[in-house]
Amino acid sequence: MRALVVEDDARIAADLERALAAAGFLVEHVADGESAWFRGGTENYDLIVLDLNLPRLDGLTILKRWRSEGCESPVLILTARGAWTERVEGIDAGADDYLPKPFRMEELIARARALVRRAGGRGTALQQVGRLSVDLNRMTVAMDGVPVPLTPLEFRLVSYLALNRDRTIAPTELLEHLYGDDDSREANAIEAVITRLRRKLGPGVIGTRRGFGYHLEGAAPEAGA
Amino acid sequence: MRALVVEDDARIAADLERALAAAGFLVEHVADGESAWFRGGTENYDLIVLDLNLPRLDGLTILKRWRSEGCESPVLILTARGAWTERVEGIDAGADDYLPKPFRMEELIARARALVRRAGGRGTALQQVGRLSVDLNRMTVAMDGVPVPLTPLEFRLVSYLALNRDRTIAPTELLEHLYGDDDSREANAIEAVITRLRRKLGPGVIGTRRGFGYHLEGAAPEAGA
DNA sequence: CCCGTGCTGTCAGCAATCTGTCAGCCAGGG
DNA sequence: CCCTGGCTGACAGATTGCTGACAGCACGGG
Repeated sequence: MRALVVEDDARIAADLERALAAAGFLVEHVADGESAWFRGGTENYDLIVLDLNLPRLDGLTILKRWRSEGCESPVLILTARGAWTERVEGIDAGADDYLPKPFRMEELIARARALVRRAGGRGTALQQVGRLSVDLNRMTVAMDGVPVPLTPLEFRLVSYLALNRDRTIAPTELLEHLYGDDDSREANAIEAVITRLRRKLGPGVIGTRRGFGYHLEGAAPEAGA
Repeated sequence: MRALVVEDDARIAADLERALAAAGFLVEHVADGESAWFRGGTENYDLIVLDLNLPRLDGLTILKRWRSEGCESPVLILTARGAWTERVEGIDAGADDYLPKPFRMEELIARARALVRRAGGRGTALQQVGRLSVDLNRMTVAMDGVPVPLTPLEFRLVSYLALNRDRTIAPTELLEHLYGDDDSREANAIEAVITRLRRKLGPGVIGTRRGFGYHLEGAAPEAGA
């Protein structure tokens, strides 16, 4: 899961980064409105945390621009306490949730996770796909109820597949969502992780559509499998 | 265990702090309603002791706001003797227990402990996890019934793990619950305590999920063991 | 008031694990 | 039958966690 944090207060930003990272997100951070607009419009995020008070360019404006540009990432806005109107405007502008400042990190994480799941059209933290189950809160994976130990990277990969079970995911997309802008990696890195995952999960779990990408077996797109 | 004391009477506050600290809590203290609201809404506490008579902002109001913001920490309110209505209102507002003033410290401690345990979904003061048992009242720990002497910090760490046995706890979370806002410590401090604990408890008690965190062996999340 | 003791954080070196790359192999499609 | 894309085992650098040693600090005794 790739997340963008748009926040100018360095301390809050650091806290956000730490908490989201601990929750399994790959976090990127920008501090001013212009970079935010650019990044959000250019890259694909699974979640954007947006502070409304920003230097250079107002948060609401950015959000509207993103939406008009076709950016569909779920956006969680941070509003000033009691700024009622801001919330309404935020929702109008296309925010998916809001959280008044100050807030508890725990709560932000909970909402962030909920947003990501909802964006995938799925509500629960426990994702079931065929014999495979992925617990996004505990960050555990099991086959037929038997726990399978995964490394952080492997876990991020399966959970991404689980949350997007109805599509076939191109390797380039995985690259992007697992590593962010750090494009210093070959596409082959994904293949390596897939191999290791298959070894741990057994056959018949992760399918390949030659030329397109990967998907979880037992979900929709068996079409050309 | 991290506790917040909201109390304006300096003398009572000092007593509370001392007693709770002696009972193994990491105590933070605020004296007026506004700071209380802020702290409680921002930080994660395992227990909040809330006096209802407060300057600047009434205790009940604060409690209601916390609850509406999604704060789920157990709250123990201190009411004036015989203030019947206050108790009812308190429970309505989301308090978990109340104690009429004046009270004996022993009783407060007992109730505080009970609240913390209940919040973890566990009723008993004696936590059993595998060969390990943690007595939250006596603040003692035993392996196979044999007492193991622990330092205060070590005890706080194991009891936190015991009360959250069904999850894997990230080092950052431990940092937060063992030291509060005092973030002047390196993540390595946790590793040091873990090492010392393992030396005392023996192997096979505290497990590591590399990249995720720590957990007690013999509990649920073996997935990454 | 000084000293000793125990507690705890930091540091530095070590060990284990993770992960990206490479090179060769395999399989499917045309 | 060849070619391309994908798979895989081996290797090496990078990360992460572990541990022993040391030092600062608080506390209690004399």
